[in-house]
Amino acid sequence: MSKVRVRFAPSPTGGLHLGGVRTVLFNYLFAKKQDGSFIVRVEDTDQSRYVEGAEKYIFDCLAWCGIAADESVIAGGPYAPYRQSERKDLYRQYAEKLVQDGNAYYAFDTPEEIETMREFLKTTGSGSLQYDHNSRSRMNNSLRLLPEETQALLNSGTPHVIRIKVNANETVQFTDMIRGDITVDTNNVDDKVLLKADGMPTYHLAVVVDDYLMKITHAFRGEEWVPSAPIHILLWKYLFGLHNMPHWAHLPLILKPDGNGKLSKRDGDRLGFPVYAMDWTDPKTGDTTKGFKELGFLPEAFLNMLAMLGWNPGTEQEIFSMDELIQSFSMDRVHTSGAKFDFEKAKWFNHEWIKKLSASTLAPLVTNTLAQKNLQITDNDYLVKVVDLVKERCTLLTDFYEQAGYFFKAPLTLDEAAVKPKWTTEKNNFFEEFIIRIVAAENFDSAAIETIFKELATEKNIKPGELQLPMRIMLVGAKFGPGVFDIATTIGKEQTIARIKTALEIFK
RNA sequence: GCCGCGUUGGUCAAGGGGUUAAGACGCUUCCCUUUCACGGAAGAGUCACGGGUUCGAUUCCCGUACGUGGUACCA
Repeated sequence: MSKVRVRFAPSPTGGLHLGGVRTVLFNYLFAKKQDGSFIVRVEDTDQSRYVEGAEKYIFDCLAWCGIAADESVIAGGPYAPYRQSERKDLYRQYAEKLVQDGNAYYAFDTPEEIETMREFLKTTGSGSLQYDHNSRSRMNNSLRLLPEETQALLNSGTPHVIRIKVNANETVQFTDMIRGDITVDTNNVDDKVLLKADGMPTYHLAVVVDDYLMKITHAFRGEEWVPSAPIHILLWKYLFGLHNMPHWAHLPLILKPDGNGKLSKRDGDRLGFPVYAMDWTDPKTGDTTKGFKELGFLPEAFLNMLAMLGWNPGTEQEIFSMDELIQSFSMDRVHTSGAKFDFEKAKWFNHEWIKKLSASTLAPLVTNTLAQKNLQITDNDYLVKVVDLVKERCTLLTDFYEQAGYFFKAPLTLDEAAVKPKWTTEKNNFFEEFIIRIVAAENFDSAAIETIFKELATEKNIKPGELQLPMRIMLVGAKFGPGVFDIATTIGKEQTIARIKTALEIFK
C-alpha cells in the first residue's frame, strides 16, 4: 500500500477559523497515525480575495498548535511549488486536454449573458437555473458554435473560460469515509467553470490536478464540499482515472451556539468568544479579531476541545494529549452531523489542561501573560511556586494576573467592606501582637504561622475563623486565593508584616 | 425554488431491535473549606413527528417536519 499523504489547503483570505483548525487537526492525526505525510498547500487562485499577510498568519497558527507540515510553502518538498498561484501554467494543459477529449468546452459568455439566461430560465419555471446540459445549448460556447466560429473567437483573443461538460442522465457515485456511499444524478450538476478568463484554475480543477500531482491518498475537507464532489469525481474519471482518486471524507460543520448556521467570525464578536486561532488584524480595515491564543488558551486545550467536536473515541476519556489523539483517532468515528460550538466547554478544557500541566511548564507562559500586564517576572523559581499554588483557580492563562498578581506586589485596594463592619479593637490588638510574635519566630513556614496565629487567637479569646478573613484581605486584598498561611509563607515574613501594618491603618 | 447531507437532554455525546438510554459541559442542592477554587455526593433534564417491518422499535424502512450545506469566472 502506498504511503498515506494528506493535505490541508487553505486560502489566504483572512483569519484561521475554528473549523479550519479542526480540518488541519483531523488531517494531521490521520496522517501521523498511519505514519504518513501532512502537506499544506496554499490555494490562492482567487486574486480578488487575496489578503496580505494571511498566509504567514496561517502558518503562525499551525506553529502555535504544534503542527508542522512535512511539505509546504515553508518546508518545501518534492512537489513544490506548494502555492497554486505559482503553479498557474500547469492547470491550463489539463483543461485543454479535457476540451480535446470532449469532456470540457470553451465558453465565451459574459456575466450579463449568463444573468439573462437565468432570468429566462426563471420564466420557464424550470427548477434549475444552472449553466448545464440543458441551458448550454443556448449559450455562446464551443459546443454550440461551429468549429470555425470558436477558432475565430479564440484567435481574436475573446475572453473565455473552460467549463466541464457534465452529461445528462448519469449518476456519479462515491464513497465517503464518514458518510458512506453518496449518489448524485448528473442532471443536477452544472457545467462548472474549470479555468477562469484570467487563466487561473478554479478550486475544482486545481484540487484535482494538485491532489493527483502531489499523490494525495486521502482528501479531507469540510462538509460544504459535498455538493461539488461530483465535479471532482468526474474530473478524476476524465483526467487521471478513478483508481488513482484519493479517499474522501467530508467533515461535519461547526455551528453557531445559538441560532442556526455555520459558525462565523461575526458570531464570535456578537456572543463574546473567539473564532480564530490567533489574533487576526485585517490589513485593510485595521480591525483586530480576538484569537484563542491571546485570550489565554493553551494550544493543548484548544486542539483537545476541537478534536472532541465532531469526533469521539467511544470511551469516557475526554482529555487527550496530541500523542493520545494520534493513537485513538479514526475517521470512522467522526460524526455525520454538525456540532454547535460551546465556549463554556472550551474553557473547561483549558481549565483541565492548566491543572494537568506542571507549574514549571506553565511558568514561561504565565511570565508572558503577566508581562503583557506590565508585571515583569525576575525570579522563576518563585513564579513556579506561585503558579503551583494558584493554577487550579485559573481557567485561562490570563486569569493568572488576578490570581497571582498579589504575590508580586501588595494589593492596591482592600475589600474593606468585608472587614470593617465586624472590626474591633480586640482584633486590632490581635494583629499588632501577631506581628510581634512572628517577628520573634524562628520558622516562617505555613504550619508555624498557623500555630502562632491559633495560639494567639485562643489567648485573646477570639475564634480563629473570625480573624482569617481579615488576614486574607490584608494579604490578598480580596476574598479569594489559596490558604492564608500558604500565602504568608510564600510572600515572606517582611511582606506579610508590611501588608498587615498597612491594612491596620486602613481598618482603624 | 432545486439538489445534497443530517436529526439521542440546553450543549457535546455513548449506545444501537428487548438497557434503570453511559459520560462530560452548564444548571440546582449538599459536603469539604469561616475565602475563591479543587475535590466529593446528589438532583432536574432526552431518543423530532407519523406510518410501516417485527413478538418487540430510540435503534431497520418509508414519509413529514425541522436543521444545515450547495446552487459564483469564492474557496
